[in-house]
Amino acid sequence: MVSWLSTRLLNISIASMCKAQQLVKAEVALIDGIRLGVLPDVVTYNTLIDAYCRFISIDDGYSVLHRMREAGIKPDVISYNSLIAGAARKCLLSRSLDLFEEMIQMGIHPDLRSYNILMDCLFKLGKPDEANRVFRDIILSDLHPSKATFNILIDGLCKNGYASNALMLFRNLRHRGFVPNIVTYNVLINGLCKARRLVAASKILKELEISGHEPNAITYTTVMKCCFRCKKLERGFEILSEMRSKGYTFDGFAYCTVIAALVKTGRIEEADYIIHQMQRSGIVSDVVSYNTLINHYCKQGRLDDALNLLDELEEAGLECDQYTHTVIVNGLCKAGNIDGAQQHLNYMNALGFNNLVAFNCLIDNLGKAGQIDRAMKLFKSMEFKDAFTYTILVHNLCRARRFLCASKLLVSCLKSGFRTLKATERAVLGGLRGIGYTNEARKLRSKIQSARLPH
DNA sequence: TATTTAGCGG
Repeated sequence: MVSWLSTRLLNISIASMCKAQQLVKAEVALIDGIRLGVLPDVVTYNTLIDAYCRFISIDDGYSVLHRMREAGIKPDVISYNSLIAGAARKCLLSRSLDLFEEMIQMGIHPDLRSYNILMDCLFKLGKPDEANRVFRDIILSDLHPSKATFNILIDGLCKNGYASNALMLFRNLRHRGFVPNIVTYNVLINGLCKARRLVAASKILKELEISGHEPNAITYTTVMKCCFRCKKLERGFEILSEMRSKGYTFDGFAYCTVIAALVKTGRIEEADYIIHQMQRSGIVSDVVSYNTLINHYCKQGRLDDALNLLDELEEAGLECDQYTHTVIVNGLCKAGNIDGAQQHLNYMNALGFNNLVAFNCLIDNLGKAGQIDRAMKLFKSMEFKDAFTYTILVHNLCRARRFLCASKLLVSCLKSGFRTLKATERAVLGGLRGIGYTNEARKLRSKIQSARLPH
């Protein structure tokens, strides 16, 4: 009894150290405990596994699994769930799937949470069919799906392009007595907003309000972002002040959403004002907030300020991601340093960041700087292209009055299955006619029309 | 003791 009680006390103190990210202290407590005859149990080790996965790495979490086996304690479903969820959080999705397999091979039965995480991983990997199969298995087994199960399902459907199915599922579940929580509402509102189903989204928002739940900061940020995306700036700012008047504290998410919208629409002074507020509240602490600010400076051609922030980011122990590098490439272009931008693009590629936006940006700026042949060369070197890549290059070829080349590229864009803009087509057709190539213009027109027909 | 939601680039 006494020893059980002491182990329980040991676990409580280790849990609080882990929560405070004091893992060295937690390890010392573990050793002290053992020295005093207080033996750690499965809970002690599971707490450590979770903390290592959250704050250090999956490998460190996994080594705790070995340590517990050596100590004669068998890992259980919670040990594995912590590892699987930890890997998923760090976007190591195939590692999660491997760990799930390993758990089964060890003879440990997955529980509802294991299936929930597995389903989430499969959705995140863009495998909705497999995720749906996991859901079916949950239903067919004697596990009762929880709110989290349905939330993951609705979120996964939305993120895989099935927002309408998610909405149908939600309606269906409501009829069967399912009581959604705030996460359900937020997930669905976000999915519908992203699918541009604004009417449906506001209907769900209304339902949320009459359901007795209070919209939270996440709901507000989601709806605000949606307004900005749909160019309803003023409505977005109204939501912002409503959020403030209701006393919600602004976090990095809300600040970055607002700043990005202001920067995008060229409202520099307002952006500066909000940035000042954000910096004063001391929440510029992650890569995304740095990227938002670096972008703000790059857009204005204030490259020195941007590079200073880049130093600050690294001094804070953070690592640049593909967005940081893309913003820098864009900034170098905007400052007229095309060669520097090309060098930075090569550098980011060498680091393994193959960002299409950065390529598109450089192609556009090469074209605008009159270096259309370099732009073509860069285009040909690209492994992946999107509709923007083609559109940008076609417009720049028109600018250089190389209409025949632009026409050929427009056709290959259509052949690749990308949609083209009316303005792009007009630029090429008008250009061809302008230089007397009316026959070519006619041929291009009919190719565009046949590409529009359903196959 | 463990699972789900929101933010940045052309």
